[in-house]
Amino acid sequence: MTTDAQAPEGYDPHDYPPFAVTVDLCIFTVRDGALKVLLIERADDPYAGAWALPGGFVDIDEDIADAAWRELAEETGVEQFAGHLEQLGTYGKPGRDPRMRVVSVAHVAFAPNLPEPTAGSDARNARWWDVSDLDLPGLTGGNDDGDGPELAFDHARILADGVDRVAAKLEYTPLATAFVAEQFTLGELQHVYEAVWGTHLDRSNFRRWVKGTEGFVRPTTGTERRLTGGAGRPAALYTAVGDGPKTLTPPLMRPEGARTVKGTP
Amino acid sequence: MTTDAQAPEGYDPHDYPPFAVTVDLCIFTVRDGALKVLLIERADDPYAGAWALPGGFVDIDEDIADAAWRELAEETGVEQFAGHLEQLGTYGKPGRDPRMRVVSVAHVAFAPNLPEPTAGSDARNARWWDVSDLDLPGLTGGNDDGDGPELAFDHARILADGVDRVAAKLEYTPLATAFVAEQFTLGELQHVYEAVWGTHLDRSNFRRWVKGTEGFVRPTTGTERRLTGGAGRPAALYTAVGDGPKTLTPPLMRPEGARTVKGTP
DNA sequence: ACAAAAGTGTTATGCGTACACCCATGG
DNA sequence: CCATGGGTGTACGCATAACACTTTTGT
Repeated sequence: MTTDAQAPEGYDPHDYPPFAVTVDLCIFTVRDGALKVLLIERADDPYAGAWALPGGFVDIDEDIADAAWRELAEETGVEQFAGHLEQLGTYGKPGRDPRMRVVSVAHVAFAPNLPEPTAGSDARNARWWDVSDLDLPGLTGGNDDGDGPELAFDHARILADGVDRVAAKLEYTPLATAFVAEQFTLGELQHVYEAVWGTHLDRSNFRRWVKGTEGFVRPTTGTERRLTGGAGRPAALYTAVGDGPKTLTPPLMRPEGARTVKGTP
Repeated sequence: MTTDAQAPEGYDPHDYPPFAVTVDLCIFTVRDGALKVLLIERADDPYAGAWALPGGFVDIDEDIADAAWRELAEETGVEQFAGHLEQLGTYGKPGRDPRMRVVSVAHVAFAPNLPEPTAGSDARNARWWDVSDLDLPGLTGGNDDGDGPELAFDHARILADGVDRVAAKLEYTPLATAFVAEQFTLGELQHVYEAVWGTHLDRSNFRRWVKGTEGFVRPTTGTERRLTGGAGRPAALYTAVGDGPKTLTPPLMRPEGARTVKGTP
């Protein structure tokens, strides 16, 4: 076989190997000072009882990105999603699904603090998992001690890559703002970095970097309103610059000991 | 539809939308001080006469990565490929191929200086194109003046993403060594950076960075043997550290004016 | 002798790091 | 009045950028 460039004229599409194409989603959020991911408990075989990334089939006339957005809305129950969604990579080893040949286009989503899973449309169980409670291959900062839940298919591999992607993206993009509300304090933004990287950052230097980086945040007139009591001076509120640049210069280098990146594609 | 997790037990695979899955390759090399990409002239409709990325169908029982390596060997005529191959992203808009629903998993390959295209296995025309002679969307440093060749399908979009990927990877990985021979001079290595980024680097500072970065290059005893005459002191030869790290610390920041990265996934 | 490219050294600027200190609020 | 978190300032050290200089070869 050569290339699609060379397909003969009078062909039948089914002469070519038929694949099923799915989208799988790593939906991340930051809550309670930790990076969380939304997983779904499988009801049926294969991998019944195991936890899996939410996802589903792509329709034959549907764009892949549209399918990912559709699944995201279905799983989170939110129609106006305020976060960020991007493609992660494609996983298509033969045998990864024992039933048929499936190629999965994985995505990562950065979600602001969402309510408890708004359980998916059907009866499955769904919940946020602390990423550090999962057994992910080749990731420092996780606990490979083997008492995490079983993950279905190759979803441990996908999720490890997804965590890597999120950690890397915070360095040189303004996407940390996708994890917080429309109005946020610089302390909240710093907590995002610390939760995702599993490190501590110097408050003063973080503030200087954020405020000195063009196209990242813009101050608002408002100030923090604290619902539950708690001491401390109320913080000023900021907003993400809407049409900001896609990359930040300079990037914020994460300190040694942060969650490892094996090789960021 | 929900997720593959929920597929019923007694199903027929053909009940699910059948996609054709292909791999497309951006095979880059550095020659004559410029970044080049291997393109193939299409013989048949659609896009007959247009230039396209090499690629082909994935077999139903074949790993996607294996298919990419297979196509790479076929197109370059090299069986022992010394460079680097990685997945770029997946492009699957309905209608991108007018004949059927095709999902293409694009890859980028970093190739050392290869002979003239060793023309593909069949009668098609194939050649290296200077990247700056192509009309790629959203890329600074190219010449969007519209006198480049017509590119088939969405290959201009894919190629733009591929150029971005290559430029970004040089910053924080040792993969620049994939563009040169097994033994190389630091001057040759610097030429790779300058060709890909379209900038000039300070020789002294580049040398200090390369030699001071752990796990990048290792000196050999040999010294440069110049085939064709040419003045100048013969350079010492270096080798890539085989089991070096996947990421370099610190990265080499490219100067302002280098080929733009819109958002490196 | 000259050109060309490799190799070495020097200096100043700027930025990241670390840390100290003040402000505002709740209990 | 004390604890807590927000906000600001500053001194130090090192990495980088810019540039000058020496060495080794071919013509």
